[in-house]
Amino acid sequence: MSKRVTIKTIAADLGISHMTVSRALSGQPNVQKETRDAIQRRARELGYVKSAAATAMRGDGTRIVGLLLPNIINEFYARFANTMAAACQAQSQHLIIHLTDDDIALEAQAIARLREVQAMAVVMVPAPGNVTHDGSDSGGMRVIQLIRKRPVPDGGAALLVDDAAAIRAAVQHLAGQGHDQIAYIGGPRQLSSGRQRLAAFTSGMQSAGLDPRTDLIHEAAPSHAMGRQAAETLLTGGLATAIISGGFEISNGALSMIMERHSDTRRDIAFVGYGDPSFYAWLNGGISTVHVAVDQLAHKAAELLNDDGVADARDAPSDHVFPARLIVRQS
Amino acid sequence: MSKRVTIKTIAADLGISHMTVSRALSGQPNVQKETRDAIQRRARELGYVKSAAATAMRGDGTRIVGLLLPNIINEFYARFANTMAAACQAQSQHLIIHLTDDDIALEAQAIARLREVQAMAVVMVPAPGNVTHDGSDSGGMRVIQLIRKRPVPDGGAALLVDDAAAIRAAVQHLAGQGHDQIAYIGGPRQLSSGRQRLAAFTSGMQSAGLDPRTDLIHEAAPSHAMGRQAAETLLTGGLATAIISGGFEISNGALSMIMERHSDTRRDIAFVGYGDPSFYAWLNGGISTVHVAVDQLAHKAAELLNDDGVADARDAPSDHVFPARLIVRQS
DNA sequence: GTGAAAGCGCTAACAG
DNA sequence: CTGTTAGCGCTTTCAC
Repeated sequence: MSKRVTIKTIAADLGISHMTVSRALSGQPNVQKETRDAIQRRARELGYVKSAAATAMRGDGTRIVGLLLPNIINEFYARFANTMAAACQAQSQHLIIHLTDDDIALEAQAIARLREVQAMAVVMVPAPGNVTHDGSDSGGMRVIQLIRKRPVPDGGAALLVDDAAAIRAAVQHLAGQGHDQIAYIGGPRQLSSGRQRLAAFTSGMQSAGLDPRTDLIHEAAPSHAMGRQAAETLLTGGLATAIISGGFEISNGALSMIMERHSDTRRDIAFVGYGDPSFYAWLNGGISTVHVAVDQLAHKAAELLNDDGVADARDAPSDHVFPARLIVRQS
Repeated sequence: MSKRVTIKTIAADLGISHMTVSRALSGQPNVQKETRDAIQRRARELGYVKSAAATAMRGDGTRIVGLLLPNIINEFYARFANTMAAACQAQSQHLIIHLTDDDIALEAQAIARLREVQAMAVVMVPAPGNVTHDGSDSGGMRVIQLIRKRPVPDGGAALLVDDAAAIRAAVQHLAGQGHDQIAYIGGPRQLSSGRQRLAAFTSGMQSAGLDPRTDLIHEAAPSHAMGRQAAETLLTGGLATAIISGGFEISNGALSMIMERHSDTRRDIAFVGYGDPSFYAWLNGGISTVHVAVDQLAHKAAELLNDDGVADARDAPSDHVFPARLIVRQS
């Protein structure tokens, strides 16, 4: 019922000016101790909360951070969101999550909405595709790109993963077990990550003295469905004896197909996943995988939100690269 | 650099009043067509975005929804958050996620912060424990409780799960396989959900002619760690031949212990999980589990945000109950 | 140590 | 059809 409690409500209640209330509540020294105490007590009693809207409108900025992810079900993204959410709370920031489904239109829409609320920063996994640089400008928000990197005009920081060594190690691992028909499923070359991972695979194959057969390479917009699809083709074709996946979604998609077909990753088809969801360790005695340090990434992202950014992000649009490593299990 | 683009910027730029700009941009009819077009074009060119802060301050409310979950890693919560995020975007709402870690203090803090930004509603899994009804009042925000229900003064809606039948069915299933030492791990009776699930287990045991041995019942604040711990005790004790879990976190925790010990859920210890993460189907040929319709819950939650709520939530603090069902697999 | 005025971006309510 | 005024909650600036 009763209207929102503001500093004026309290001021009127106490028969003083709202300015005194403002000063007392924002901890300025020049307020009589008695007055200050009375104000603080009354504020608590009345359940006063400072209006974030008013603060924002005065130009004092918000404590809102946007997070744009393809989805939040994939354990990698979920973990990233989880640690970031925790970190943001510790910094008394709000985390607004928008799902892009790797769609540039949805991404642009989310960014526009984030601009409306004057988010201080946006952490995002850029969607594949060319972005039309119209109104999708970041407009004052710091932008931190994650995993993939898209060239942007006002380019902020980027948190990237160097998985080349791990992917080459995966090829070595499989080659060492006698596999010579090794397939690869990954994102398109258009994506910075897709390009690099494919290059690592190819280079790994060559060092192992193997020929990266193009019919065993599946490359398309990364998604769970795409991973399933590619795995099905490979499984049905019967040409590949091993699969390496180059993407979080792709890995889960491919694996779901393998599991549904009751293929054993120890006998029927060797598999190296990407990302390390908790259950990989429990499937068929353990799925080998490229492990990415999610928490490190998330903490770095949260940390970058605090660096006032002028020094770092504006002057030198720095990239932060984290190494991935291969975890060898039974597959 | 350049300051934020406002209606006044555009007005000055076009040499007209900012009111005309406001009218044109908010689609009011009484604006000359030419003027309107010019305004809209210029607004787009300048990259104008309406200030959500100003709107909020005028008392027109926000489009912000808060979501309070213990965490977002557990696949159940992740899926819930995912569908809700998608639904909110479709309704052009912002979803702010705060993690409570099932801690009342963190919960209260999150609610306070949500009040600052004048969130229109909060969807929350209430943390266990008694809440001090001080300033933690919802203050204008609609509150929708999820899974568990805590009696509240201004009680809003609640989305609950009726899992009694499924849990009794789980007992039947295990009893039918000859198990008579069936253990149960669940939340405390203090929790509405903990109470009900335990009652269902006990009642199931009795209908099966079995004695619910208190030393096989583990009851404590639900968490991954608690599930692990309880499972370890049960496994080490060697008394139980089967475990039923009564909680999303607990289930994953218990299962992690079972898997790490390389116990086979077909031979060594039968297991019925709670919630149905995708990978349950793939472990040891399939883990039986109590399945909860996450998406239904999430959609209902999103739907409730739109009902102006006055009719529904205020007058009749309605509970919406969704049935759970047992999925029998190999465990 | 306290108060009054002004302005942040926007729209409802009145003039013209 | 278009412009002026006022006020949402808050703090900065300038009085007293």
